[in-house]
Amino acid sequence: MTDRSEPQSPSPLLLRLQAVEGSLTKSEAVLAQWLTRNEAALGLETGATIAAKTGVSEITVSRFLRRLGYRGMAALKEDLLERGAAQLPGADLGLRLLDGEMGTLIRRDAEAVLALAAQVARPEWAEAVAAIHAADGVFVTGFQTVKGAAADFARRLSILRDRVRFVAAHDSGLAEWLAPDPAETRCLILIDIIPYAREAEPLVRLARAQGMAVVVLTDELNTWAAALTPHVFFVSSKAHAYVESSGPLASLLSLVTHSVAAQDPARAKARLAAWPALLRELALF
Amino acid sequence: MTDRSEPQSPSPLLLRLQAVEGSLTKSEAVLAQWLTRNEAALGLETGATIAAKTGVSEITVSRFLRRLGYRGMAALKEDLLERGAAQLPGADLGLRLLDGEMGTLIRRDAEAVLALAAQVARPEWAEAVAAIHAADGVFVTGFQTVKGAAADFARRLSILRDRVRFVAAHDSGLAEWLAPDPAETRCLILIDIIPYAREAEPLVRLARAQGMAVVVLTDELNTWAAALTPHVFFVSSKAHAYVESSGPLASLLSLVTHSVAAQDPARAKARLAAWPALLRELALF
DNA sequence: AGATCAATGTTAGCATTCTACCATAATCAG
DNA sequence: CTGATTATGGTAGAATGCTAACATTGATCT
Repeated sequence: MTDRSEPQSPSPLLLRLQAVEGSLTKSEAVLAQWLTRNEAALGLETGATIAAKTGVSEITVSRFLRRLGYRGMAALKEDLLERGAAQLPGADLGLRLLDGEMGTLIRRDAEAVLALAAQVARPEWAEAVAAIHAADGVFVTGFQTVKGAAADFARRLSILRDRVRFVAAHDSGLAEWLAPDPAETRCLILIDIIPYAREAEPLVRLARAQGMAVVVLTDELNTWAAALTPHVFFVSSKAHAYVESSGPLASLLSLVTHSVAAQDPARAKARLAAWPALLRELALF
Repeated sequence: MTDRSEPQSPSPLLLRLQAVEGSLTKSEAVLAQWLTRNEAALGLETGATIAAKTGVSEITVSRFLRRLGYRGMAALKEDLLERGAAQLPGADLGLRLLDGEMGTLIRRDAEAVLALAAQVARPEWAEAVAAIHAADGVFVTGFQTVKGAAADFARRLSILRDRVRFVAAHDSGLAEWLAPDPAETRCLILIDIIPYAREAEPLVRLARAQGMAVVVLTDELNTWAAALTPHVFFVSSKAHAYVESSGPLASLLSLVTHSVAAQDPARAKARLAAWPALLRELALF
């Protein structure tokens, strides 16, 4: 009763996935999991879109479907439809879950992310991105609870362009600041949210005194930065959790990364392609 | 109250059908009725199949969809899907701003954050939080582009409870693993997203072999973790930016922090109050 | 009836999906 | 390490979906 001679099939997707569960290749495992988790929303997917979302190639999707006994996406959808429900909409999944305290926190983070659109739309955004792009050297710094996020940001940015350094206050990186090459343009990206670090403001003053462009990524409550540089961007932070979420900030950082990369897409893509090779050389940690 | 002035479309299919109900031609009436009665099963239909089933020509279907405000079947299906999915609460905020490439990235991040609700609602979530809360010692590790986020997470968690350590693979922290005190319960929180680190899986195996509870925070495409521990939580990661955003992941981490803190609110608040003092002692960097 | 115009269909072309064929990369045995 | 085997991807072409431009039908009005 499996699917030997008959092209069509009495068994639903999940059963078929279980049947081959033991003998999956890497790509197939990715596909199997993705299909399992997104079964309800398969209606409007196509081989190509699944390939894009899972990171495998289109033909691998096609092959896997065949292995499951479907002659293609159409056959799969047909099977899903025939077996009762066939509901296109992801259904109730969303709103009911957003109740309660956790739901509130989640919604606040999501809203804060959406609010980033207003920051990106500001004219200063383009200026800041251009300044980062144009700088010969970029310094990134962050404090306390966002120090790690700043380090990650520096790491990502350095994938896409060279001469990006994460600096800590007592770090050797500072030496380079104090003896700047006047022929070089440099840029400081400072990330600081509440509770603010005392070092932040003097650091920005110093950088400005040396003629550096300074981009500050901070939260709404920051009042000192705007006086020192026009390139200040805000995330809203009123979560009222035990500790402030840094999710929206991380999203903002990712937008900066993306915008800078988009200034020179060709270079970004080339560097990105070379990155995995680079990684293997490192300790991976 | 939702969609008065906007020309493009916040409303689902049925609303649109009602809007044009009064002025339908013969073919359009047929189509409208068929669409109404088969709305649930539209997923696998195509312009041609609808045409065949209703007896009108393909182009008439196409035209009617246009009249309804959809640019084609794809747009219709997309609309149907989104209706079921969580509505973005603050979408009104930046509706106009959410256009373009950056707008797409922002929306994807926001959606990914909202989708976290499904993870938090899983029964495993409560188990994982309880395990973290109950453990005598908590180890946190993360790799590559989320190493910093993992470090921040460890830092935040250690504000709220003691004996939290961020460990790197080649770190001295590992020594403590290899000579465990059998009287202590320990817990590993591992954060890993694409591109996955090779160390991750062996690390989890090792921890499990030692009887540790293991919580894995990863993305949808991770296939190895679920086989090793029940406490695997996913963020969706299909941004297609130059580099994946880690914003939703950071939000997830913050939710973990919050949930763990909520296990013992009194202690969390007490430690939080003592924290600024503690900070002043540190180098702040 | 004949003119006029809206509604619908036909044809053709472009875009997209899916798959056949071959090339490359990863894996494993010895 | 080498070579065999398997998994995966790339390219190109057939099939299908969608729509623009033109043709036809059918309804309405005088």
